[in-house]
Amino acid sequence: MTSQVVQAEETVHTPGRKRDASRDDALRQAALEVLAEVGYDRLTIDAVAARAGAGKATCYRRWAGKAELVVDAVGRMKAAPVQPNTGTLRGDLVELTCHFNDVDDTFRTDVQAGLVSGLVHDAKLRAAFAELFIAPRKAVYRAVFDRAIERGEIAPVPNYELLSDIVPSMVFHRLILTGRPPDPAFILTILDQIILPLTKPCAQSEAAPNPHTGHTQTRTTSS
Amino acid sequence: MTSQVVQAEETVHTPGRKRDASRDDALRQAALEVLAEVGYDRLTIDAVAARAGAGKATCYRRWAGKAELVVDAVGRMKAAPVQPNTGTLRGDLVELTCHFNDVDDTFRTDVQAGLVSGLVHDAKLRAAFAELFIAPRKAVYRAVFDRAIERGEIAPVPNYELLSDIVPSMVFHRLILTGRPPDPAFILTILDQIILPLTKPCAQSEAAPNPHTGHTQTRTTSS
DNA sequence: TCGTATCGAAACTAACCCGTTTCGCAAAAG
DNA sequence: CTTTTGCGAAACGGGTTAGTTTCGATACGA
Repeated sequence: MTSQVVQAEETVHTPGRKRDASRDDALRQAALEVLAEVGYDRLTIDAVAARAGAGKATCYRRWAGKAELVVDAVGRMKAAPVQPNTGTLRGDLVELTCHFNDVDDTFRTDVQAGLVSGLVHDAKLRAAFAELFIAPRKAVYRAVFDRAIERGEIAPVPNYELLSDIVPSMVFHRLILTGRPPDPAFILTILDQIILPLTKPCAQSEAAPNPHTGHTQTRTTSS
Repeated sequence: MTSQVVQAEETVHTPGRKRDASRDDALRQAALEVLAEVGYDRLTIDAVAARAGAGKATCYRRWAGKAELVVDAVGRMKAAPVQPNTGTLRGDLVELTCHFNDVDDTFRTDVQAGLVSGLVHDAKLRAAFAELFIAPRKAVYRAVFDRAIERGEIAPVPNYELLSDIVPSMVFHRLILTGRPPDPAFILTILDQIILPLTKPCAQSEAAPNPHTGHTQTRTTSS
């Protein structure tokens, strides 16, 4: 799993000019920009190389093709880590949710939207996306909920995974279907009318018998 | 707004062979099938015409291009109307939600997924999609909630629009990001752990003052 | 019967993109 | 200096697509 780009392991004699590391970054950055502007399907290597002021050969010397380049570029586009600690669950959630939904980072939003056209077809891209955007989010959400539980602010939440998927899902849905980017008002509405009410003990699922499948719903199979 | 395809208004003398109306349907159906299989971006007029057993000229005589054909085809793909009346809110919601999320209509699901790659770029397509998939859903959800309120089963729900967007958003999110199609277990989990708990009076939003924007959240600006 | 418009099929132009290759130059190592 | 590799730029061959046009056959009206 730690396998990186194939690099000559042995430090054999390496004659010739060294690779310019700045070209890697320029190409990755250009890839992200083109991705944000035209989307994955319409992204071309020519466009990326041209924007980076590089030749296509330079690009193909580093990545096998479009998919590898984009996955690498997106994979390194790490967001600034967050560990909100406002003292209240709501405060933490507001900070967290606005952060993870890129309310003030339109570039990340555009990259995300641009990736969509590729996600449907490319399982590799889907995996990279999930690992980059979904996994870290889930971990931080869990920490925030756990802290609120420790404080005694809320009762234990068995389905924090489900809860932490609500906002991203609805923001994503709105972005794709209406073109409207994430905005704080929308996010706060979801937090105050959905997420926070669900943390109150009286709203906890009463594990009602399921007349459709015949068994009781207990665990969630969220993404 | 009622303007249809440009058709000779005057019933002038029309010599020559009449257009075969069956070709329209064949092309629209073929377009939907190709759309479901390869997605909007990779859909080509050649493929559609070939599948319909028609010539490209026949297609271009009817629609100006890919966008017009797909919008028309999708726009006519009406789902069977539903008016669930099981006597309980949960029963109605289960029927409704499974129906609108195409749990047993994989073709509609595939069309929906295929459209995604085009939605990001094409506002026209986005509008058609919203009108076809979102608007009818919203209306039926409203009716179901209203009926439950009349029965006295739940207290008035001010935010049924928001509630009716939760399941589709999460199903959509999961479909795009993990490739997993809608399944009843996932939908029932959302219903029982999110939607239904939120209809209980104690879970209603207490209209908390909003420290972020400074005003109170009252209305939702959902899609 | 004659003119016209449709049909499916195929050819065609023009554009685009991918991945490779070539070219002239720059840099690093021997 | 020579060799080897990286660099930007450009060109190339092969493939795909859009949209148009042509062709022979067919259907409809006058």
